[in-house]
Amino acid sequence: MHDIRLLRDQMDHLREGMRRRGKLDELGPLLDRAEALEKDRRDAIRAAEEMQAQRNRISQEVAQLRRAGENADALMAEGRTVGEQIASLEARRQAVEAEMQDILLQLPNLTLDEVPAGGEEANDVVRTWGTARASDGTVVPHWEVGERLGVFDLARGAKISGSGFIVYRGLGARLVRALMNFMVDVHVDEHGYEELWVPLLVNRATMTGTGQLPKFEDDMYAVANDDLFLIPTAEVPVTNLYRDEILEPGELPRGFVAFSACFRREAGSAGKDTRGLLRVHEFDKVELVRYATPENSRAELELLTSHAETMLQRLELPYRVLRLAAGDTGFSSAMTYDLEVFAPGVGKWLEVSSCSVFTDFQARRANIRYRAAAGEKPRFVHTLNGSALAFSRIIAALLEQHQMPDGSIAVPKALQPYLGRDTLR
RNA sequence: GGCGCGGUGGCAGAGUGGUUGAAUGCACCGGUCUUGAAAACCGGCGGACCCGAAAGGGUCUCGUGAGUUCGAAUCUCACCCGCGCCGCCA
Repeated sequence: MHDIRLLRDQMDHLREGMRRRGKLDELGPLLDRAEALEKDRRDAIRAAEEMQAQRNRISQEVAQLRRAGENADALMAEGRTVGEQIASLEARRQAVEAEMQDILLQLPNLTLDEVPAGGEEANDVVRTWGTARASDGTVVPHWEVGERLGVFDLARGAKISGSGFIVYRGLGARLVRALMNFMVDVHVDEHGYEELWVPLLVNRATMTGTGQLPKFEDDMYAVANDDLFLIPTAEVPVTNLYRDEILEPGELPRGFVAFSACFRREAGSAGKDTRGLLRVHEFDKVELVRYATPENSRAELELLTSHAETMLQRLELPYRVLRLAAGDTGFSSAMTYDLEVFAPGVGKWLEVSSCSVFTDFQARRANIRYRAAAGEKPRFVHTLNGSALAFSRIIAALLEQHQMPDGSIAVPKALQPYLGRDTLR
């Protein structure tokens, strides 16, 4: 959510931001409407507050008269009239603010200047690591080799829950545990993150704090009886950890790592990448979240991204880093790097991490602030998050990239202690 | 799920309709004193918003939302959260 003040003094900036995302045609009229509403809003506030001040004066005079034992009927009648006027001014103000809020919630974050304008075609590859195996038909897709090795059971997952729900079994189930322990250990022991284990069901306020609600309610699994939602990513509970709080001087930057299951309805996604592990309704993920100062948040994005990249290097999975163009950058993000690993069996680059800086866009919504020094005014923190990493696609990539000619899988060195062997066969 | 009690400023804790945004203590910030520190003393000390170049003025905020009233931290209703006991339970 943007600062309302931008509507007063930075309309050009807002308009330019929407244009770079390719959304000016869609959102330009909303900006115009919001600009007009902002004037109405302030007029309504001023009018209502003047009346409230008058009511307060009347009440005090009534109190004085009564204390002196005099009659205050005339003043009380005047107060009643003023009260009625206040009620109608307040109603007008609420209507204006509701419409304004509605518009503000629809405006995406402004991207940083270095983010190129345009859509997906304007993404750049900023670096690559390792040499991906050629997709020459010698590598069997992960769903075939995975079923053959018995590491997962897609049919039974579909039976007990539906398509897009995976049963991992045997070494596959152990691989999930191994990945979880490996990744969390590295982030805690080497990168200094605090480990969290968080609820998977969260309330409406939490979902609104990180921006999933109100716009994306249909993409969420919900528990209607209790008005709770299954999290689409641990970003949601973790970023909300300090919602409506003020951090004290010296507490920034802070980093949190959490393993969690992630639930995605993705109602419109049927038909694309439906086979295997590439697009599923429930998957596991290790998520990194950072709180930073505005001065450091840009540098923190590089740090966070490097932490995610470390995981891929240790898993010996060749990858590339994309800087997303404005139009491909998520709603709340100011700048995003995607990490993609190559899966030679399916011949695709798979997005396994998305590292973003949200500037103060999420913090304003979730009301997370900090004090730079004792006695100073609180300011909004900058939030960042990135996956490090998303399991199902990593498992797909491992099964393809490390596939041996005999169909067995070479386990990367870093994972061997966690898995207790060097080969899956 | 049932019954009971309770939610006030960073914390503790007064306050049951009228100059209460809120006593008091602690914490915190500035100062005096001191070689320095502590103690003591003096002063300051929540947040959001509106008007204003500023100085300053105003509004809202005592869990949340509605209501009663000229006036609500104080009264009414609903909801949320916490604590205690009982029931159920991995």
